[in-house]
Amino acid sequence: MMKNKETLPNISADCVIFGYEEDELKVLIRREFIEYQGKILEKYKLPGNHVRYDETIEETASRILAEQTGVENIFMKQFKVFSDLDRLKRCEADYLWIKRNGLKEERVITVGFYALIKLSDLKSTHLIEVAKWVPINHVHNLIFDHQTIFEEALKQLQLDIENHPLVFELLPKKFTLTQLQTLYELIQNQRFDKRNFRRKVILNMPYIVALEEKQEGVCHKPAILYSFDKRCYNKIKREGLQ
Amino acid sequence: MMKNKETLPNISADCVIFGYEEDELKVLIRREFIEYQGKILEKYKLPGNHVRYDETIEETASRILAEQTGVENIFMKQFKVFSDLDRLKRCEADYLWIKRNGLKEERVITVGFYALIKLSDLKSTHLIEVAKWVPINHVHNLIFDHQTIFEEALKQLQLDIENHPLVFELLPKKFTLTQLQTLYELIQNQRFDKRNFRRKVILNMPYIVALEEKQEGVCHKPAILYSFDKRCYNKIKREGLQ
DNA sequence: GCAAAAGTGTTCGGGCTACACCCATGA
DNA sequence: TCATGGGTGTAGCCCGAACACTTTTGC
Repeated sequence: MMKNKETLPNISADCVIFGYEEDELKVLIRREFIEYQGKILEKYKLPGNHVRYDETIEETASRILAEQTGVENIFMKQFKVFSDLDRLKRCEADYLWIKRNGLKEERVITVGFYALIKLSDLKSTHLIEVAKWVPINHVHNLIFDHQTIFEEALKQLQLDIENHPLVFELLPKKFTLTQLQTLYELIQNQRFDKRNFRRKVILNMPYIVALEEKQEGVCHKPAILYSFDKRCYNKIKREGLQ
Repeated sequence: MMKNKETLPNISADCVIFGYEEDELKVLIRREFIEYQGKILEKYKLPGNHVRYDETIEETASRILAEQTGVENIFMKQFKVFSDLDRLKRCEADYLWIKRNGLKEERVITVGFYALIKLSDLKSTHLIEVAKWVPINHVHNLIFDHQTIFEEALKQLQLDIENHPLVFELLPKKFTLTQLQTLYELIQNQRFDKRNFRRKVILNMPYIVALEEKQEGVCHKPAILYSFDKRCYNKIKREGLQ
């Protein structure tokens, strides 16, 4: 949160980082201890930072993502600018806290990004202690306007998922069709018929290719593993199906 | 373009204003004369301005729209932030010109908005002399990164039009189904079958209501006029069709 | 052998596409 | 009366929705 001569005074980026794990869609939030009226409040915020003079806003977001997760080249997309005059002052405790922590400018306009990460790739050693993956239904009362930013990010993800191959940014490299279906169901918040879902995958998504490999160590019929063929996807996107 | 103490130093808004007129989709651009190497160049830019300390970025955009068109409450949407380090320096002539005209900060990050206006409502007296409505196919070589901003705006409009009743922001209050179809065709850059188009309107868009009124003064069978019932649209959006 | 999830076909109805002619008006 | 765009119906196909049982594994 600290600013210095190297950052633009009025602009920041905030990241809503989504991950998929244990059949849940989760978001990364950071704990902060806020002193207010003699008490210590535990609050959570989205990872964010100010924009440096020598970087684009996308580079700011990449930097935040790398700092938080230890992973580079994470998928991300800017989705909205938040510029309410009172966005840092909605709650007095939050405002006093940030002011004590080096806020020099009253006006900070922030660019919201959402990012998608394969939690399977994440080495837990990289996870910073104060950061926490929380199921999307359990994200409440974030600091400043971060609750709004989070909700808008989720809305945008729900829209974008329809037309872009975003699920593969969240799934491990090898996944089962049930994992794929569950992820769609979580994001779109609705259930699908298993047989219809699989038919659609086979007919319309030939870029989801079956591997010669199966699940191991499960106490039921092991599922075939699939992977996403990006080259094939791009070809179909350019030339259409058939 | 001038900045002063009342504006944030590094943030601006730029507006891509679309209008529909004479069966063409047009954009408002402003002429600027740029002196470079002893010559006067005629260049065009998108209307834009810096953000004031006492306004949100949306209010900045509204202010730009009102200044340019004389109309308030125009539909608009922010669609992307442009923050390339060299966005003002892509062309030397542009950069020297803006520097002479009071650029104090090298870094200006801009928020792109697109706006939709009913040209039928526009009193021509309000149109500023240097502003010009140009068919989208004739927009070329805008100043700075404005060509990119324009192209991204058009892409976003093409996406948004599928799920939102945006065409009615461009059409006059009373319109014919042919006008409606032509506008869709222009924006999506494809042709539709007249009978199928009309059937779809009648079945799926009951919020497009026929008036008791017809075209006048045309030398062919006069078309029935329709209008958009926003109340009905909202109801259907909430409760679904039927 | 039992619990648990994987995997697999068919039927039906609604929606999309393709397509050609008559009508009302102004000049 | 002619030129111009307005307005209308049908048939075939494809796609999405609904629905239940057998298979394979670990324990």
